[in-house]
Amino acid sequence: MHYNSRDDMKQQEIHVPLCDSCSLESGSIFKYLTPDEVEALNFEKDFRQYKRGDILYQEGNRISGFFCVNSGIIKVFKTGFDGKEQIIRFAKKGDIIAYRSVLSNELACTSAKVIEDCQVCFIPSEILISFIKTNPAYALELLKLACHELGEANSFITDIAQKTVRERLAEVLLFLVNDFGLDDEYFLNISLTREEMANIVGTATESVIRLLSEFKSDKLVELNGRKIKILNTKGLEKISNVFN
Amino acid sequence: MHYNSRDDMKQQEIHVPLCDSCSLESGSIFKYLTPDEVEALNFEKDFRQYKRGDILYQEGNRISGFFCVNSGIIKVFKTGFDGKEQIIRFAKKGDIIAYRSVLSNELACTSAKVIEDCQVCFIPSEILISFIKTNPAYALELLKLACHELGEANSFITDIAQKTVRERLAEVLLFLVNDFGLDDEYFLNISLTREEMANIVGTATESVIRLLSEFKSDKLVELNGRKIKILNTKGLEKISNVFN
DNA sequence: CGGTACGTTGAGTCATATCAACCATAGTGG
DNA sequence: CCACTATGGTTGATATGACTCAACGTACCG
Repeated sequence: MHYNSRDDMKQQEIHVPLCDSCSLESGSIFKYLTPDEVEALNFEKDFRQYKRGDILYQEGNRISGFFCVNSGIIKVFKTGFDGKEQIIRFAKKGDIIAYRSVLSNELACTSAKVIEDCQVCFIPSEILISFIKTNPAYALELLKLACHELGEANSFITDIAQKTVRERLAEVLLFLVNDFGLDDEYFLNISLTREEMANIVGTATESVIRLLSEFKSDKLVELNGRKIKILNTKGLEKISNVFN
Repeated sequence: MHYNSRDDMKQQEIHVPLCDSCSLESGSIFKYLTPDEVEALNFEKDFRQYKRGDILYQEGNRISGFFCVNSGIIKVFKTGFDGKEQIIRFAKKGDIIAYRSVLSNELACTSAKVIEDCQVCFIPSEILISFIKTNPAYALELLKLACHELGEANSFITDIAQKTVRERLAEVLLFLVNDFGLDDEYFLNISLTREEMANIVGTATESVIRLLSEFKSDKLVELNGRKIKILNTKGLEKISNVFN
């Protein structure tokens, strides 16, 4: 065996992040662990890399651990009756996914797919459970996280049930601005297909296309393929009727 | 002062339930507490009674504790942009409400209103937090509860986003059957206004009325004012496309 | 008896989904 | 190199589910 192929060289360059520095700089939930616990975590974790389109886990399966995102973007979605995806949330640096199924001890109710090439750590369930048992402050932070997500889910339910597609699309754009930010040219720092946008908003792809081009006519956004430039945040807020 | 009016007599008859028996028979989350903790809970709790229409708490407010339901039914809802209620969940015997805001340390994102006269205990936040800190098994159960609710919220989001009003109404009926059961004449053990049904499904009152009478024509249900008799569960399942 | 809340029905409108066609781009394989 | 295919984006035409508005009936309550 020889280890000097182009690919192997590349592999060797990869730097597996340490949990202590990562959790601090990403502000992940693990910053509430004791140094000993972080060390244990660092030992147990399994560092992995995925490319756009890869699937981290799929609904209906039993999950033996959860993922902590170090870089990249992942979409978490649920597949509806006719196979249409409903995007529930995104995960980026510092976020953890699949913890819901681990903690509720249920089968995964969502799937996770890579949107932007990512590096994640897989962490076995047992270690999470053991932290909860030995570190109450950490348990409380996890509860805080879960309950916060629950609040967001409640808002989402109300929005989808009551707002029009137009209002929701504007709101989703603002949400993306808030979550991923804009680059120095005001382009959204996340690139989604029109279909993916539709699967967040809960509408048809064609509707997203039509409404986006309306927003363009109204000088709210500029479109350059998948790159979306945000021109008028206030205008989008007005359309979306956000104030909760 | 004289204490022998009709009302006072009635008051005296009221039996304040003990947490240990109540938690066992209702299967509430408190059954995971130690005997000492249950005793502390029993001491700290504040027993209250509410009538239909009463409000337990309102969104936007800071909450100093949460509620454990002993009897009756409560609706938990969120008020949308135009004042329309979106019902998020119901609470009945053994359920706890408002724990989300307590644990996430956020303002209440929902309101709670009595649907069927109820008896509840109000429990100060501090005692819940202290249990989490001293009883890891209990913390884990709370996490399980929150994560389970999160899973239900995800399903709800997908349904509202993808299913038709007709499908959702059928699904809501089945959900109510499952949650509240049927009496010996197959009538639903919960009585809601058409508007409330609409506020679960996420539609207009008139749409609920029209669809219910369609279901009646199709011999799926029988209607007697607010009492709904379920005739054909299989038929409703077929309409609702449930299999998750 | 008037008032209020709820339920019902009809008619008209509109937002959105659906269906279909077409274009652009990139990757594939012969 | 070209044909082939797949994927995603766009636009137009059409259909329709669901909302809105309005009127009216019903029941209960003080």
